Amino acid sequence: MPSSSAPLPTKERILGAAEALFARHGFEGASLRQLTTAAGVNLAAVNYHFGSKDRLIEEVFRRRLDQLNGRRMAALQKIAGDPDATVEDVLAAFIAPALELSHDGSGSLFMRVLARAFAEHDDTLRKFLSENYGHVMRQFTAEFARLLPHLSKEELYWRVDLVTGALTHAMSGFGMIQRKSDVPEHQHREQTAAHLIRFAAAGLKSP
Amino acid sequence: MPSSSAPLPTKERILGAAEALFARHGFEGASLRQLTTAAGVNLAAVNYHFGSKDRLIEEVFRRRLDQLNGRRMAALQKIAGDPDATVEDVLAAFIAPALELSHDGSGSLFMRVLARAFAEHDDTLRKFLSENYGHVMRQFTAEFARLLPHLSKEELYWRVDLVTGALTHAMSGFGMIQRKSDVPEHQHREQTAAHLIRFAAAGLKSP
DNA sequence: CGTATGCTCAAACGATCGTTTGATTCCTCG
DNA sequence: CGAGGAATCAAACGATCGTTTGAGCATACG
Repeated sequence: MPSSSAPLPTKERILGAAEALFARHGFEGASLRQLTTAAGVNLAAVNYHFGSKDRLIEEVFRRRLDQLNGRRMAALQKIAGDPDATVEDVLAAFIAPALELSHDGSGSLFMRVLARAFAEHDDTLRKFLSENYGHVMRQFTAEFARLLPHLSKEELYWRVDLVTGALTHAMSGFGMIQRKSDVPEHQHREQTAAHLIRFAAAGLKSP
Repeated sequence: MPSSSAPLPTKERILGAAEALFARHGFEGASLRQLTTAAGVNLAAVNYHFGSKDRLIEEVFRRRLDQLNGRRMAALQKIAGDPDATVEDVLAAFIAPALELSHDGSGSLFMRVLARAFAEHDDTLRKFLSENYGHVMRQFTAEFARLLPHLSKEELYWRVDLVTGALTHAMSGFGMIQRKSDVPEHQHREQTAAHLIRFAAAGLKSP
């Protein structure tokens, strides 16, 4: 086991290349041959280390979502139940970790992978996401419910759902808004978050 | 040429099956063999009538988007420049045609196909969409600009982009909100539109 | 030293992909 | 009726897919 040699271990290199290629070409569109070539490893390495392509896909998700949702929960715990907390604070707790993820290199690619996972209506993947990270959404929804007591449960579900849509859309760089060449990447991300929080807060707080 | 026989002509049956399978399995995930089997036509029929799979994909888009954006433009013309028009009216002009599309059978599937097209960052497809239907988005944005004069051009772009995200998310049935079995399809769609318009209007009008 | 053990490698497996071919059927029109 | 173009069909094309195999290499431990 090459525990701590100079270059990245094979598993990590595969995960990195997989994330980038899944973001660009989708799960079916990216082949193991492209993937292993990009990672500079042998074709058989994927099946050796992960068992199959599907398990590799799961691992790509698990690696990022564990840290993403971990940070989200930590940020939420700081303000949960706080009588001074605002809707904007809760939104920031949800969005800021995604921002931080985008800062380190390939992190921004993962948001695109996540957006693809939403677009694919694959039941296996949705079940995986729901089982492993559904409690995060429930916790955030509960906090929104506390801050927006005038909304019925159903009304709140609708609005949180729409916020999720706008967030996924914006963070994965779908839309018209492209970063201008004279705006640094991190500044663009922060602008995105600021606009997103303002927009979402207005939609949530609407009477 | 079977101009008007009892069953649907081959071309239409292929387009229908393609729309359904692209929605479920994506463009790469749906094979021509699944597709032609579902349509009840011969495997070679796709290449005979459309030339290639890529051209079939384009035709799936063109058929629906021509009518969708035609109705959007017609609805917008009715209120463009009207001093009594509201942000909600413009949003309705954008959303209602998508609703109507969803009413006739396979129409709702197309919104999922459209959502996939957004998720795929395929440049060819994005260019096709931009060249053929970009003027619709520009027209709507211009109308929003008239009704929201306090917003800078950049601020407006951001908000319209976020509205698009929420719309795509909601209309393609991504999210948590699933239609309950005791709610008719059309009623669910209208609820979706009502929630969407209220949410988006609040986000747009936010100071 | 010998031998396990973890890992990499080139090569091949069968399956499935989009596309093409050439024969056959269907329908129309002279 | 018979010619001719449009449409359909079964079959095959080469390419590429995910996965498996078995030999080869490295490092660690008795």
